[in-house]
Order: sequence, then structure tokens, then C-alpha cells
Amino acid sequence: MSDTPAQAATRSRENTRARLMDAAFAVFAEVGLDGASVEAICERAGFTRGAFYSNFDSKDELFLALAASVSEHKLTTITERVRALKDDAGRPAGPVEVVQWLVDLSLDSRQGVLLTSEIRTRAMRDERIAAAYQAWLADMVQRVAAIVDDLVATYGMRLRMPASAFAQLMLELWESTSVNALIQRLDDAATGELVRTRTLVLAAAVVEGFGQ
Amino acid sequence: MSDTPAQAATRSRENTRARLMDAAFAVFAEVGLDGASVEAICERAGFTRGAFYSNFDSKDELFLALAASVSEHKLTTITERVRALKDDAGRPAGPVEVVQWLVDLSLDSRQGVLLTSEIRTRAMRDERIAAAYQAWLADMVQRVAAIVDDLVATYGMRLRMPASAFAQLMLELWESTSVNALIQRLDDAATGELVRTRTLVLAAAVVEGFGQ
DNA sequence: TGTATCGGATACATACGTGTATCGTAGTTT
DNA sequence: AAACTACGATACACGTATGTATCCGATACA
Repeated sequence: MSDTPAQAATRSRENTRARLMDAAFAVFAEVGLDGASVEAICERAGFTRGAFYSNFDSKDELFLALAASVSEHKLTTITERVRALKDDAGRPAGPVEVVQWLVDLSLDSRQGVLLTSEIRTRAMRDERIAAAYQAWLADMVQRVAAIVDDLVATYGMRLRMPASAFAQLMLELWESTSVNALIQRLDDAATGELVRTRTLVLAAAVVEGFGQ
Repeated sequence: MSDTPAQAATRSRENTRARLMDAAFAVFAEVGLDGASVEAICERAGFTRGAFYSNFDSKDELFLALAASVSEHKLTTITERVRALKDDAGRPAGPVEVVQWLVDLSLDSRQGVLLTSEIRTRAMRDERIAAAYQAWLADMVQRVAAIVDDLVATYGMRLRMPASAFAQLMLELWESTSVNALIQRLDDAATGELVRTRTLVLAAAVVEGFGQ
């Protein structure tokens, strides 16, 4: 099956877009949005700026596209895992295993944490990014809340606060813990342990009937 | 009492240093560290760059000095308030009032939140700033933990986790909530309410014998 | 009142990043 | 096979930030 020219061209174009975005992901994580020059991004991607300006209007537009892509990827991932949860095969054994499972779900790479921080920082100052961030966060909260609701029903427990508030608290806690772990130069294992412990504390507090 | 020339000169010098740092505080909050030009800082302070380079070696050095100053200011503030707490006059009536009091203690201005975020972002990438940040955080944690210990003893309650871990959790929660409130464009009242509510939830979870 | 000193202003050299306009070429179409 | 199209490279013009070297004026002291 051969492509029409438009398709072939598009596919190639999409490919260089993707390479540029991958490079931008790395460079933004390294030096931040303002610290990253278009030149540096292109160099890492193996292009010159000609390619860049042929694909994006500006660095800001690339950043927006990248943020959207990362957000969507996270949402997709979580959706898949929720579906896996529904299949009895992968269902965790008990509440504590659920925490483990949720933490795995939320942990991000070093670069991911850095980029998310960049997005949040930007959102504090830029109305447009704030809107996008809030929309994404609401989406995440909703999905995590759905998981929580489902688990609570399954194990016959009760929440001491609305599931969505609990979910948002969890998400913020995970993020904030990741950031601090990064500042403390903890390795992945220690970071995971810290997040797990804290999540258990919070769960014990908010979920009536959760272990001890 | 008149100054020696050196003293007078120093005093004036300290004054322009202070003005530059005040300006930098505002500009960094507005556009971030990388987004702020030395020129912009000087302009806001009512100087030219000549004054800047006469007082600081680089923008980074100014940022470091500013971060240290802000940190120290926060520590001083909290110390004062702890002392006030010791005087029976200002002592809160009960656990819930204590929460109110603690929240007041932790709330920061919009600009303060933005600058703290900038510091934290920087700490993730820069070893030197990370060390300073961790030292400061440890200090804060220690003081808050002392308050917590004192209060717990006073009201005859018990903690379900080490006071320092609890204190750190609190500090992170306050910070993270402030950031999110800022992104959501909440006003000060709503932000305070949110922080208060969340603090109560956490306190109820961790402090055995805390209200309901 | 003359003079030395210090802090801040001015002027300059330079590096860097951006965006655009143009060019060369590989792959496609007829 | 010739022409066309699209993508990315190259070259250029411009603006902006930096840091330094020099200058000027006010204040302190003799």
C-alpha cells in the first residue's frame, strides 16, 4: 500500500515534528523554557532552525504542543491502567496493594517531573496555560476519583471527604513529593518508598475502614 | 553621633543593594529568573546597570542573595510568632484555632509564592541552590515540628507519625495548595479557606485525639 | 577651599538569539 | 525524463542582553 504524496509528506513532517518535540522535552527539562534556545533544541534533534520554523511558529507554540502531548499521554496511560484494573486478573489483592498500584501509576521520570514543574510555573503567570492546566488537572482528578470510588465500593469502605477532593489532594501530594525527592537527589527506589508511605498516611486518614 | 565615611558610604551602598533586591523580587516574580534582564531590574529600582555591577557580580549572585534574604525573613517571622505563642496572651483557644493560627503563619503573598517556586525550580537543577534550599527547609521543619510538639503536649494529644515528618508534610501541603490556588486565580480569602480545610483534614488524620 | 574617594552613570564592544528570505535537493507526478 | 512541490539548510539583518572601561558628581576630610 503506497501513500499519496500528501500522506508521505505529512508522515515525514510529522516525524520531524516528533523529533523536535522529543528534543524539546529533554532540553526544557534540562534548562527550562526560557533557558532553552530554539537553536539548542534543533541541534539536539539533528536539525537546523530552518526545520523548526517550518514546523512551528515559535518556541511558545512548541511548548504548548509538547505540554498537550505529555498531558494526553498521561491521561491515556491512566485510562489503560484503569481498564486493566477492571479485568479481574490484574486487580490488586487488598487496600495496601492498591496504594502500591496507584503510586506506580503516578510516578514520573525525572524529566517528566521537571517538565510538569515548568508547565505549572508557566500556568501561574500565563492565563492560557493556566486554563489548559486546569482542564487537564480536572480530567486527571475525575479519573482518579473514579478509581477511588470503584475501590471504595469494592472493599466496602467510606470516604471522609468527596472523592474528587481526595483525588486532587493525592495528585498534589504525589507531585510535591516527587519535586522534593528530586531536590534531595533521592533515587527512584527511595522516591517510590516516600510516595508510598505518604499515600498510606493520607489514605488511612481519609478512608474510613482503611487498615489500622 | 556621626558616621565615619566608611559607615556612611556603606549605609548608602546597603540602601541601593536593598532597593535592587526589592526590585529583583518583583521582577523575578513577574517573569522568572531567566526572563528577567539585569536592565529590567535596574530600571524598576531606578538605577542603571552601572549601579548593579557595582554591587553584584552577576544576576545569579543577586538571586542567591535574595533567596537567602527571603528565607531568613520567613525564619525570623516564624520565630517571632512562636515566641508570641509562648506568651499565654496570644495562645489559641483550642485545636481548630491553632490550625487557623498556623495557616496565617504559612500564607504568603502572590509574589512570595512565585519566588519560592522559582527557588524550588532552580533547586531541582542546581546543586548549590538545592543545598541551600534543603538547609532552609530542614530549619523550617524543625521549627514547625517544635510548635507541633508543644501544642500536642499542651492539649494532651498524640501524633501518629514523627513530628518532623508531619511538619514537612504540612509545609509541602501549604506550598502546593498556594501554588494551585494561584493557578486557579483564587483570591486570598478563598486560598486561606482552602489551606485551612486541608490542614484540618491532615491534622485530624495524623493527630490522635484531634476534633471528631 | 582644595582634594581624595566612592558610588553610580555613560558609552562601548561583543555575543547571542530570533525570524525571515532565499536556496538546494529529494521525491512525486505526469 | 522533465517539471513541480515540499522540506529543510543557509545566509542575513536585526534586536537585545551582557560586561567592562571610563567618566562625573557628591560627600568627607585636611
